[in-house]
Amino acid sequence: MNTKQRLIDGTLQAIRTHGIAGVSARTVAACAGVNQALVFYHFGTVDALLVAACHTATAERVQVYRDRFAAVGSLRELLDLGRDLHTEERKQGNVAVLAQLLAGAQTDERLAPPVRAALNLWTNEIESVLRRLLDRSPLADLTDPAGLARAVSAAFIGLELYEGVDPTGATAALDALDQLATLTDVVDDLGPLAHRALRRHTRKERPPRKQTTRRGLPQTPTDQA
Amino acid sequence: MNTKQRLIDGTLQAIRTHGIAGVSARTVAACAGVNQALVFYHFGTVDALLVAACHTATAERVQVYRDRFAAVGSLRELLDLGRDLHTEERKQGNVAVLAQLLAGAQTDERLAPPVRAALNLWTNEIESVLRRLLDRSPLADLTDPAGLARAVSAAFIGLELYEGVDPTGATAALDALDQLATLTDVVDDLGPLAHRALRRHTRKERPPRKQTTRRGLPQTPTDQA
DNA sequence: GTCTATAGTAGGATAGAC
DNA sequence: GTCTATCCTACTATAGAC
Repeated sequence: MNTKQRLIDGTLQAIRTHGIAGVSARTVAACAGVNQALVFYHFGTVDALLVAACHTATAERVQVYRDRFAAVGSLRELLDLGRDLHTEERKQGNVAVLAQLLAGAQTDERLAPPVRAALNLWTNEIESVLRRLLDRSPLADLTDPAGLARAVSAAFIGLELYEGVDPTGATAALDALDQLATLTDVVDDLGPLAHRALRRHTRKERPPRKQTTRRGLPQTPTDQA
Repeated sequence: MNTKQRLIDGTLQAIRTHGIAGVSARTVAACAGVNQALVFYHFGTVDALLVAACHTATAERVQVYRDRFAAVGSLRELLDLGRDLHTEERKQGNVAVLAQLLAGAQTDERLAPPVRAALNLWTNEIESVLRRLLDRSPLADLTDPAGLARAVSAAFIGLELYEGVDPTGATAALDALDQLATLTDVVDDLGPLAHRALRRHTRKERPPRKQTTRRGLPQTPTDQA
């Protein structure tokens, strides 16, 4: 039972070190310090091991942040938590693992569902915070928490990958988003006049574009609560 | 000379079909319809072929959109162009290629510089549009165009990968960003009162956070103009 | 459950004929 | 420039000893 865990940890380490392209039963076993044949004894295939590692790693990390997500009281605080989370998880290489798995899942349909489930674990946390924050904000009519949460997750992954090839640029990107977040403070502080202006804009329907979904997530499978 | 091009095209096709993890001299040659040994004759290593493909593909596509970037006159139009670009390039699989290369570059230091250069081709376009749009907007003091352009690029890549495992969620994310973009319309329309409020917020320095860069890109290598 | 050994396959790279 | 043939390495997966 201990070996299964060592293999999973070894898998995560292998992904961090060699990327999804460099993962093999041999590299994983080397990182785990166990025999290569044990990969197949315990998991059958390398793919299945990746699936197991994907779930374990994400569920663990989401759990760590659950309380902090629940304590968030403003968009500003959410952004700050996002930055902390980014710094901390980057150091541990957990976002990198998820990004690599996501890249691998693009062309591996057996990996796609577990990766989607893993992403949903993060997305659901963000979504519930956003729903809570935006519900009685003047932005309520303007935003779909579910969609926005997914946009945030996607951007997070993108920034992680971006940072891998251009750390300075990634820092500038985060700082820019930080500056931009001031906008939400402004909206919160402007008072009833701005609220009325916002509503005016919201009601004024924009010219329709060719879009599949107009608002919200009609029937997205959530995979994991 | 024709074979080099066929190999590059074959590489892009191989990345689209098999992902970065499935790229090899053999798969590339198969996609290109040429002999496997020609990869090494023309490019020396598979890595070098990836580098060449990375540059060619990106430069070509950026060129296609250059005029349309130049014609953008508002943030709303920029978002619309982004959506069009997303739809079109997704169909052709070009964003997917860049995303896969980016994932591969995380653990391949020979691939990282060319991928950064390729990303910069896109980022520079976006940055110049943002700079033009934001220069005389009330948002000018609030935003760093260089950083924001990088955030946009990163989010774009992230959304592409997200879409690969959850198309419905990705659509919801794009729709949410679309809704949110209304915020910029509001700011533009609120008039001098809001401008003054914005300035008040901008001047009121927020408590300092541990950040390496406070504003702008001091000395980021641009790689490619 | 864990190890060694090994079959069978795919991939990087080169030599040499054409 | 392009092809065949080939070497060597690394990989997945299994069989069988312990």
